[in-house]
Amino acid sequence: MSYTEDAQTRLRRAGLRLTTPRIVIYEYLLSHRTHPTCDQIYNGIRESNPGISLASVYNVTEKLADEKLLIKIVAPDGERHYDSITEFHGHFFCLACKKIFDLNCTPDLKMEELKGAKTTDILLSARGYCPECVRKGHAD
Amino acid sequence: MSYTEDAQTRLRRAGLRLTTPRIVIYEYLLSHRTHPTCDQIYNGIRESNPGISLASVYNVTEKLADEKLLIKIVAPDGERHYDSITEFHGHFFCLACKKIFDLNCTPDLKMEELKGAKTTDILLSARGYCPECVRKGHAD
DNA sequence: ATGTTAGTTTAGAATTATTACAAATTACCC
DNA sequence: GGGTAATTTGTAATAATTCTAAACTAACAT
Repeated sequence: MSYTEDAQTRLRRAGLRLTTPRIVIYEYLLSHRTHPTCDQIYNGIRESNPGISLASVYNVTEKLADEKLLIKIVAPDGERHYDSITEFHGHFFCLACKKIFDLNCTPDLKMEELKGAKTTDILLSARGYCPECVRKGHAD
Repeated sequence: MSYTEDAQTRLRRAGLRLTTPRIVIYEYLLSHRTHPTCDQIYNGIRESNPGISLASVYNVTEKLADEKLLIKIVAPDGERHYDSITEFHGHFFCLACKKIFDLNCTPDLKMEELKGAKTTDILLSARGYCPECVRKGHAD
């Protein structure tokens, strides 16, 4: 019977101090699987927590990513997004509706040329038009 | 007997006007497989072509990428790099020496969840420590 | 409970990368 | 060679992220 831990439990287990910005931002990311940017997180928590600064969103997300509680994903256009699902998966970025979709794929790097390298993380991003946007004729 | 076309031929074939910035920048990218950023290209051509502006490097690389003469690759830290090899391949970014290595892999997106989507391009980036840096003890 | 302290947050300034703009220039077609 | 639309240039503007120093606070020890 598995039980999804809440933000506070996860933070505590990672040995992090429980501060309001960390709890609020992490809870936001755990409950919104939209892969938001720092700015989007900031705007998403603003009404309920006007005291949390944008700088803290940057600080907290970076810290949580360092501690592997989040992953940072970089879109093909360079925007940085955060995701609370830390197991490897790819992402599909729709050029029309701008939504980001998870891809349940496993990467095969074929690193024969780089024998002996030590890989820390992998980013797999595809870009294009999602099925709904294709249907609506938004693909070109 | 295949013969690698020069920058001018490729530009002409793509229907682009032959301008000095385009020729110089494209030649630079064809002969330097270091995956440079716009700023690195600008500094690389500066001595020989002091008249070419940084704005032109941005304009030209974007235009050539639109015309599929180059690909734009986004590093896991968000930096934008350009590569004159346009066939799909992945990249490995060494965290220690900052070099970028090509990976001859093919992606397998497993897009069952996104049946009907139209994919325009794929970015596969791994991060870690290259064999030489591992050997030198730069990995952590 | 209270004090101490190191870690964290805040607001704003600074930095950096990229884009926008308008004037000057230039490649290409005739 | 001349006309014209595309391109380049230099600079200004924008946007995203990082830096900084002062204020605050969670966690621990008392």
